[in-house]
Amino acid sequence: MARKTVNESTADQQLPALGIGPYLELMDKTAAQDADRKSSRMGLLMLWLSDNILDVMDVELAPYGITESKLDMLLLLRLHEGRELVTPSAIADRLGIRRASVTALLDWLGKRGWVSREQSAKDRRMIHVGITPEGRALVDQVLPAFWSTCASLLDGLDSEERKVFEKILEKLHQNIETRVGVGR
Amino acid sequence: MARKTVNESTADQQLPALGIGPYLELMDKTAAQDADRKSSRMGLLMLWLSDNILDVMDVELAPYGITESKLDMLLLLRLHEGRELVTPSAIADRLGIRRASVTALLDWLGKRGWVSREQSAKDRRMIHVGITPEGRALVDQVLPAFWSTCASLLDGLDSEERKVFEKILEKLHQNIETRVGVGR
DNA sequence: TACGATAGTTAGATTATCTAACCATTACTA
DNA sequence: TAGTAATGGTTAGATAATCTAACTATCGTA
Repeated sequence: MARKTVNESTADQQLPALGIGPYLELMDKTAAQDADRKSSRMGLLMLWLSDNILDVMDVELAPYGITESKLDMLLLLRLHEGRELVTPSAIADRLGIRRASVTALLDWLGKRGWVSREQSAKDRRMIHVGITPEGRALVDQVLPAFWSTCASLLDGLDSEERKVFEKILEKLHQNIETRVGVGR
Repeated sequence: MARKTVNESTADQQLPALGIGPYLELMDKTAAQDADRKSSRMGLLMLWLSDNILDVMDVELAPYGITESKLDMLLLLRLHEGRELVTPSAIADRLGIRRASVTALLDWLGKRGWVSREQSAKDRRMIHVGITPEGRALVDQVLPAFWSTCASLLDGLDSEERKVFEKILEKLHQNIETRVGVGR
């Protein structure tokens, strides 16, 4: 179920068709208590979905020449422009990556003219990071596709299902966010 | 929203607290049609969840010294042991990665004595890959934790919600699996 | 004023993939 | 059936995205 880049597939596979099926089967054979099976099954399904959703996103973003973490950075800057002053440290903290990684990311985005760095006058150790007009233009070009991809994940759900799903998502959101030691 | 390894966080951040909130806000400001907002919002939530679910999984697997793709490989072998003969090509196809990557993965797992390679008698180009008793033992040790982590993702949902959620998952599953050009 | 903390960068390592080229073997075809 | 093409697996080398540790400059403070 690992994430993968999209390869052209040639061989006619000898193994059973793809998908999550086999794993579900394996689960049926190995799950401990019978009571847990259903939820294990659903969890597995979620895991599988997660992999695939991120793959979908990668595919959608590829034409724009950026990856998810780069978009994250741009969104973050776009979000804060004209409000808070954004420093690399704050970005690192916010995105849950190391300062060194932020430097690398900013270098990459900067080389393309999408972000700017300016030394702070007050504290000359600090850098204020901003998004350039070109960067903003890129974001504004990417976002519609991004949102519609997000939305398209829900195709086929009727309005009742959507309503419940939304409530569920909020709960899961809680669930994950309060989980200790994960995400930071 | 990029995936990240788990870093110890020190700094008291200047930027608003983490989470998906800011992105939702950004979405509200930039989503095209108003009608799409709700679904964009949910899609975004799903994307965020996906990142985090995979992070959770990474954290759970870390103590066993394996990663998701390595577990995938072992599960695959475990699943087929005593049934189909499994070749590296088939694995590559099944997991959606390149043959070269399978070689690397098998080398890694083989060095630890968890998988075996044996040349086919029929077609001497082929290799039959198997899981060793040690490999099986590892899998059987990891799986309970794996399943319970899967299950724990659903904590807090009541039985009604679970029922609907299951139906929804199936639909999403369909949705993704029939999507062209993704996953393979 | 000197020492420790903080901000950002650099250098180098790691991991997980990929592509392209290669060798051995097998299948096909003229 | 000899010669060519395809297949299965490996190797070599590249790339991307992270990480840690060490470094430089600056700042706050005892």
